[in-house]
Amino acid sequence: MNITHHGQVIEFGAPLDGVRLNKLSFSVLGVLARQPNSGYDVVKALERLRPVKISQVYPLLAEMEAAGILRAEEIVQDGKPNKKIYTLTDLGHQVMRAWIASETEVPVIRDDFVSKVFSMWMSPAADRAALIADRITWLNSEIAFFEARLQELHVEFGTAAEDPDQWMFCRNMLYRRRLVLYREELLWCERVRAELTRPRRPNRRDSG
Amino acid sequence: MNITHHGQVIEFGAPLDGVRLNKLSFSVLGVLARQPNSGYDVVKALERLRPVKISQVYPLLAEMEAAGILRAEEIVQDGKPNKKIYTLTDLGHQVMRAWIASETEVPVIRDDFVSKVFSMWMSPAADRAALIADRITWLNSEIAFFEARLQELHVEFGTAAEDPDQWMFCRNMLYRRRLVLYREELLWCERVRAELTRPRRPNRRDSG
DNA sequence: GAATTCATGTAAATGGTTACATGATTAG
DNA sequence: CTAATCATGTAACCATTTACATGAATTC
Repeated sequence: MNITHHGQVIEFGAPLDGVRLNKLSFSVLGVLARQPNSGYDVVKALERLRPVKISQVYPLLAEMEAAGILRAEEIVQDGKPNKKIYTLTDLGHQVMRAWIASETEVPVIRDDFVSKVFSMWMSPAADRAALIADRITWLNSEIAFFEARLQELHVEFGTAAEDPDQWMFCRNMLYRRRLVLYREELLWCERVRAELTRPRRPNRRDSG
Repeated sequence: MNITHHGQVIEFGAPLDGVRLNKLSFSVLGVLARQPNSGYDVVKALERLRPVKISQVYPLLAEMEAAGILRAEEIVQDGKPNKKIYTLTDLGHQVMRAWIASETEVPVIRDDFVSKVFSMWMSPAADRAALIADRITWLNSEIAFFEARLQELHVEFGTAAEDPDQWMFCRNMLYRRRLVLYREELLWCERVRAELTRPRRPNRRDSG
């Protein structure tokens, strides 16, 4: 009768019992809501949004199909393995809308870089500089990637990317979000770099 | 002879065999490098940087002590349970410096809010607005929190927070990082909100 | 009186990655 | 000739959370 989701219970009129939907489920359903797809292609679509290993997705899809959230259709191919195309059912759409309306948990961000910055005072100055320099390189490559994707989006979809009722709008907003956040972190990195190299009274670690 | 860390191997001269240090280990060591502490207090110190449950930390500390990375001292207390204070050994310091100098993995950010924005085109306009409004509220509270912490840091440590050889500098930089990123996301939210409410040609979903 | 704090730990369950198995096609 | 792509899946392992156990002192 309901779907439990991390303690909170999402209620439905439809008959489905004790299906446990984890956070990943909703990302997978979010991809399939845009366009019916195979498990393999769902993982590719999630590459930048929510990286996941294919081995985790297959059992999830099977469970959601059994629960009536997804419908599967087997496509026979030659030269390639057959594939299963999954589509959201009406219940699947209900589940998604209920999830979006539910309380959003605070994000938990585990960034190795941030953990290293936390402890970089212990390292020699050269290692600190390298840590920041590598991040700057990575940020620049990410910015270039998402700038290109944003361009493609506008070329491919035009004004549809400005309509909140279409998924292109969401992609548009999330690309922009990445870009503004990455650019801001880049500025922060430059500032840290400046503070690291600012002349100070010499001490034990500043030998080079 | 070495420590394996997610495939890559960090080499040492010291004799320690096959100790598996996961990413969490380095966050824990990072806290203990600043000041010797109990497991309980380490978890509190990591609350905002890298949230972790205490039950995961106790076995980790025991392993690292057995490996010679940490040294433990039992403190007898009355009225309260006894506690163990852990301190980094020389090897522990070596391990940390080697980790900071090693390749940094790209961050994996799993943010429920971002996943919801990805699929909000499926939801009614009111739910979309609420999603963004709640994020704005949360961001404002985070900004207030870190502004206060940054103030405290400067009052408590003064110019030490500008010296890259001291841990206060790292805390200073990471507070600033949070603030600039949160403020930028706030601006992004305001922009999304504007785009969501911008008048458009009416269609099936725009009934209220 | 109930919940929270202090403080350590174990056991069970869930989330996520790595390794294995299969097999044709294509790109380097 | 090796690796990657397409495509699905299972089994084993590691990472993380939740639940349980203990118990005094303090706060609501």
